Amino acid sequence: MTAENRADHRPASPPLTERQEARRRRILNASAQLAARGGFDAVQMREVAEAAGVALGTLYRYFPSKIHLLVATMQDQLQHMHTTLRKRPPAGADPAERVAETLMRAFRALQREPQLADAMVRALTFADRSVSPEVDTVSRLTTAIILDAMGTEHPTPSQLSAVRVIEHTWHSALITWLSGRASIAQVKIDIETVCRLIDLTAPAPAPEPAR
Amino acid sequence: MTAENRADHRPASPPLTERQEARRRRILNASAQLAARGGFDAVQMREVAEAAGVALGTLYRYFPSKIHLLVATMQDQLQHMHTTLRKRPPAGADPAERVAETLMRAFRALQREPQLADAMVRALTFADRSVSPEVDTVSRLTTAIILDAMGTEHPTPSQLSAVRVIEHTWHSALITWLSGRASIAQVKIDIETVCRLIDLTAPAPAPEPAR
DNA sequence: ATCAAGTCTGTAACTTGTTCTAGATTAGCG
DNA sequence: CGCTAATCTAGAACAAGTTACAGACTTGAT
Repeated sequence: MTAENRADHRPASPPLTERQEARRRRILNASAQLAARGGFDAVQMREVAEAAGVALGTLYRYFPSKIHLLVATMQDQLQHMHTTLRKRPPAGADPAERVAETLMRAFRALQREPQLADAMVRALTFADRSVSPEVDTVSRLTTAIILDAMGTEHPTPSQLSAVRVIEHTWHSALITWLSGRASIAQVKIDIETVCRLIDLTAPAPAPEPAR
Repeated sequence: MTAENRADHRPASPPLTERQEARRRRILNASAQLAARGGFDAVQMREVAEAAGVALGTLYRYFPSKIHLLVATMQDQLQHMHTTLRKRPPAGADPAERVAETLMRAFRALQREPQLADAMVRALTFADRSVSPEVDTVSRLTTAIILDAMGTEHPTPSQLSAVRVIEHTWHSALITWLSGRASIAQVKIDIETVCRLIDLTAPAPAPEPAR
């Protein structure tokens, strides 16, 4: 929320007219809708273009690849989620609990549209260097959500590392669940497990006799 | 190393003749070689087939998709690594150190062939349900490597969860490094951070007054 | 209102993963 | 050896992501 608005999610290079904004939105909606139906494979560029009412070439002008499109779709969804989560902040007593609660809430949201989750997460981890900026934006959004839940304004490097590890676990656990190799219960356990790292890296303010 | 040899890496359905074994090996070598050159994209099925001296249809009979092929390639490489690692076990005093050391050793090995690593890891995380058994085998191999480093014979559920989280972090950190979004130093820090979970889940044998 | 530059459309072509087919080869067996 | 089923080969064909291009439409500036 500070000055890092530069790469927020619109490169801002050309300001985009109203019609263009509308096209972009139609594309993202079409993408999300197709993804929600049949997952990654169902998001076919020709179909997205048709559903959004734009030509294939235009679709590619807005999103230079299917991966870019799906990562942008994820950005979009994450933004929704972030505002939704802010409305009812987690109630846990300590940061670890609150983060686990937040992530599980997000997880439940994803469970409602598993195919969409599949498409987005697969795209995210499959993205190569050419999508780095966009993936980074998603990562920053996720970090913001986690830090929000922690209630930490100025995280230490060690806390940031813990947050990164939590994100790693979050993505990877999601994938194992989506591909049917882990149960929901297992994901829950893993998230709770990794969240313990937060206590471990807390900057020992005053109470809590650790070791 | 016990009785779970059943799904080791050969489905054992038809025992495979010598020539077939040789074909399979040629294919895996070709795959690894092409991957080492140009990463995921350079592993093109027609090229693999040609390099291995088999027809395209045959390649598909052995590995039903590019993802299957690359995941099998990873199995293969992991097996090498496992035996290599066993020759010189990690020297650290406590389990967390040893695991971190082992993973960093593996990481350095991957750094020597970053393109190969890219191809294998991308395939692994992109794999869908149809590849679950193979991905699971890779996962079991990784677990075995980590448990070896821990020196833990009979892990508790809580320890297994920690190991899963470590694997999640390992894969995901690898991806962020491969796509240029994290430095080697950051990967190191994240691995060391997540390895602290091992101490946290140790079954408190006698010393260590926690809380 | 007019012109130039930039966008958008429709469509075809190209690439690479995947499938299919017809005809050779090979393996196992009597 | 000679037969049969399975396997392998070569090559065409198909699918979906991506690129290319000619012509129509918008936009912004004069």
